[in-house]
Amino acid sequence: MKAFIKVMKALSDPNRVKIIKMLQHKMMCVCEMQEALQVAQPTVSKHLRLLEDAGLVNSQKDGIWVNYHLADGSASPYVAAILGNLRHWLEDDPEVSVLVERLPMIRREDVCRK
Amino acid sequence: MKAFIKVMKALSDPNRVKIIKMLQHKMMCVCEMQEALQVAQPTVSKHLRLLEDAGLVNSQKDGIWVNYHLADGSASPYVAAILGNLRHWLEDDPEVSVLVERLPMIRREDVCRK
DNA sequence: TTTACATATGCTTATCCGGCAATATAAGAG
DNA sequence: CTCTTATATTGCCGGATAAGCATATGTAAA
Repeated sequence: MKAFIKVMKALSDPNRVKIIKMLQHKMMCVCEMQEALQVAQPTVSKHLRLLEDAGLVNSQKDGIWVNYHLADGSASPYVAAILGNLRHWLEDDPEVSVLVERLPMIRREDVCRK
Repeated sequence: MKAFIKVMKALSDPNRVKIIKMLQHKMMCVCEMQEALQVAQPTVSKHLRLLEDAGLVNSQKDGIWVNYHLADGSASPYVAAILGNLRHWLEDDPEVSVLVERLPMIRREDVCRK
């Protein structure tokens, strides 16, 4: 029950859902998401911690950066099913569409290291 | 997006999830759920309102009572998918098991109209 | 109409959550 | 080592949310 609630809570926030939708297209570091979502860096980190605790995303350190990507869902049946559904859900949501269209323009070399 | 978030929020509370799991077995009125969950009546009503707003349950007035039952999910793809998954999810959760086992003992004629 | 009961609504209080600023940690560059 | 940058953590604030309680609404029976 606790694990299920955790997943539901993690997906109860628009910005966290947007993170999932973005990660469907490419793995991203924190500062890229910060640029995409237009929120402060600690806010992004906090959201990512929740998503990771719920088992929805994984992180991998690469030098200075931390790359976040979608979890494979092997740890939890809830995660596997929901992530599967989210592949096609919200594809035509206006906010998500705009976000995804902008994704190619957000390149790590331009956004970070200012 | 808003509709999706609503469903996730509705399922972010253990008692609300328990209500869904109970309604998989039979339709119930508020006082039956109150007895099953051991919480105050207004609390149950409020939870049900949230679930109904999210499209997860429907209500049908029958004299004094209001019968709640699971929605068919035709209104929302999220609801249909999640309710489908919840049919087999949490089946072996301890809290849910105890609750479901007690369900046959909770009869409207005994619980209400005291 | 009164009474009793099932349910809904309002209100108050307490807790939780999302946001930002400041700080801490970690890793590369010089 | 020092400086810079990316990320994490902490603390705080305002708004949302939940439980508890009282009360209102609606319906049936006396």
